[in-house]
Amino acid sequence: MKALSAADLIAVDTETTSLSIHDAALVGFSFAVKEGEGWYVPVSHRSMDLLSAAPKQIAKAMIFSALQPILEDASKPKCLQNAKYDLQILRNENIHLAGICYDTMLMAYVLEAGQAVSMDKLAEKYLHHKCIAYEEVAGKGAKQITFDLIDVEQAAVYAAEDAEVTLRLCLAFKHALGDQIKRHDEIELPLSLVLADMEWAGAYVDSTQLATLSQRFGERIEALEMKIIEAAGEDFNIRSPKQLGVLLFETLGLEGGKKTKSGQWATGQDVLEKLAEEHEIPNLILETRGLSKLKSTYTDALQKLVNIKTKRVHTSYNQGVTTTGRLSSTNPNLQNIPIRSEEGREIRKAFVAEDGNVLIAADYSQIELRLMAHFSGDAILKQAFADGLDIHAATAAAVNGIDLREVTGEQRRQAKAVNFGILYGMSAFGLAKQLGVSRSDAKMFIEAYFARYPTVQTFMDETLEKAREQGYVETLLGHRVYVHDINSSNGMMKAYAERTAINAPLQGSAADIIKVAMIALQERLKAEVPQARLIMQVHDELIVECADADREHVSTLMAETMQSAVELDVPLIADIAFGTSWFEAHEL
DNA sequence: TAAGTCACG
DNA sequence: ACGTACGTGACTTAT
Repeated sequence: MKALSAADLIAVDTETTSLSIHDAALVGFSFAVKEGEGWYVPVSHRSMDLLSAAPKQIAKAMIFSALQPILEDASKPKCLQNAKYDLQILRNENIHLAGICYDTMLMAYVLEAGQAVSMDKLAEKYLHHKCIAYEEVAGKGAKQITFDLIDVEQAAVYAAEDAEVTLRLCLAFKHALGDQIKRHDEIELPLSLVLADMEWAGAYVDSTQLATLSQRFGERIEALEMKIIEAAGEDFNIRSPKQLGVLLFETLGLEGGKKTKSGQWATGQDVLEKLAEEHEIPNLILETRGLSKLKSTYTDALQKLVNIKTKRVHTSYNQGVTTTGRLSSTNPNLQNIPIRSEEGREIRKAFVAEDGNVLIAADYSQIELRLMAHFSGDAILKQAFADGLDIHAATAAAVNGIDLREVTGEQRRQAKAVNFGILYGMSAFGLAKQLGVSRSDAKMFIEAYFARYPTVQTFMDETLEKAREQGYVETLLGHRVYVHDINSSNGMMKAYAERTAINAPLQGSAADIIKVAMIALQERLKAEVPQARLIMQVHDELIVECADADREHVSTLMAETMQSAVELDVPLIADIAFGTSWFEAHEL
């Protein structure tokens, strides 16, 4: 206690029984305040042998009364690896961790997005230190034991090392980051606290609805499978791409087969769609695959992830994996819940607000194209956004040299594909494939586009030039995306790096903007509508659950914070919708 | 654990 | 001749 009180920076780590926050029990704390030393405080270790007593530990109440004042003291600076996790573990214990100043995972991410950010990887790379592997103390696979069953002596060495390594990493990164520490301090770390609240709150899910859908999908899959086997004339595993390829291209002898890298027959969607003219099986397979996907990945899996205590699904947002600065979501992935197909969209009906509440969804309108207008400074593009035009129709009008009112549906569709292509650093090949036109036609579209938007071309050229010089490109708020292969002698790799260099500043700046908006929104919600809860983020969309009565207030708050997150040369617009379910809270 | 497939922005 | 639009995560099969 004396050492902790006197320290000017405390590395903190917790040991628990589960990675899933609401199921995890605290097992022990570890601390480090200077290099080469670490402590472990066992809290709730048990004995492997049910009959023998638990190992000797200080009473939990005594530990808490000593540690809580320090952990909750905002003036005592702390560093952690992935603070978002420990924060929630401690919240479970009614300890409200304060004074979080550094998160080594986020520091590593700011330093170089895309590098592995696990503590052991960072220790190897930056400290040349090999950490004790979790498996070494807990075992692995089916025989793995929970941390509370690990022998205290052994646990102490493992846990104390974690805190000590965190401290050393923190010092190393502080030095390495220089000015870049700002992104950690002002964006990533504050955001991680918002994400912790979102994960903690979870999304309420109607399991009954999911069960009904599962059953419905299951029946249809069974019927389809029987039909397929009958049409094939022999039994085979419909879910095996390998067996399916052999059946289609060898047994049935269908034409137009392609092989994958590994020499297996390709049976992807595009292949099967082409094959549909030749035989009835491909379409049946596509339908089965679609339904199986919905059932196994969504309706079945989501039910299993509903927490028994909270009746909600608590995703985990990963803040350290993407190169562009986006978040990702796991267990479950709430960022890829179906919407494009009608039957898939049904799944969103299971994401509901609790009684007396409503879901409000706000999504940025065309944020990446707006960023393109901003970065390129293109006058026509900027004017189109300033006038609040339908941007795809406006592009169609400009490229075809016609009036906005004369644009046909087909022209708009093509212009939309070109607009997306622009964001992805398109090639004629990619656009042709997307539009189903010849490569030369695609090339003409692209040329027509750049003839009307020469500054977009200039912006792209300058971006590539910068990438070649610095080896990285940058987003609006300074997130760096390294493009190592930009000067590669391998044409393919170089082309890929070039597309990344074009896309990353746009995708990444959009990610910057929504991060700033989330931090601002959370602050205002806390102050003005404390019961309202931000519960999901899907790259350009935020979802809040609030009381019916607060609907108007929260909607306004969301629009205001999202639209004013940064100032661009074009208006930043968020569209708002609400409903009892996520399905309803979407403008259709 | 890798490959194939497919869900999202 | 090859392989080709950016970024993710989950599930299934096969090894």
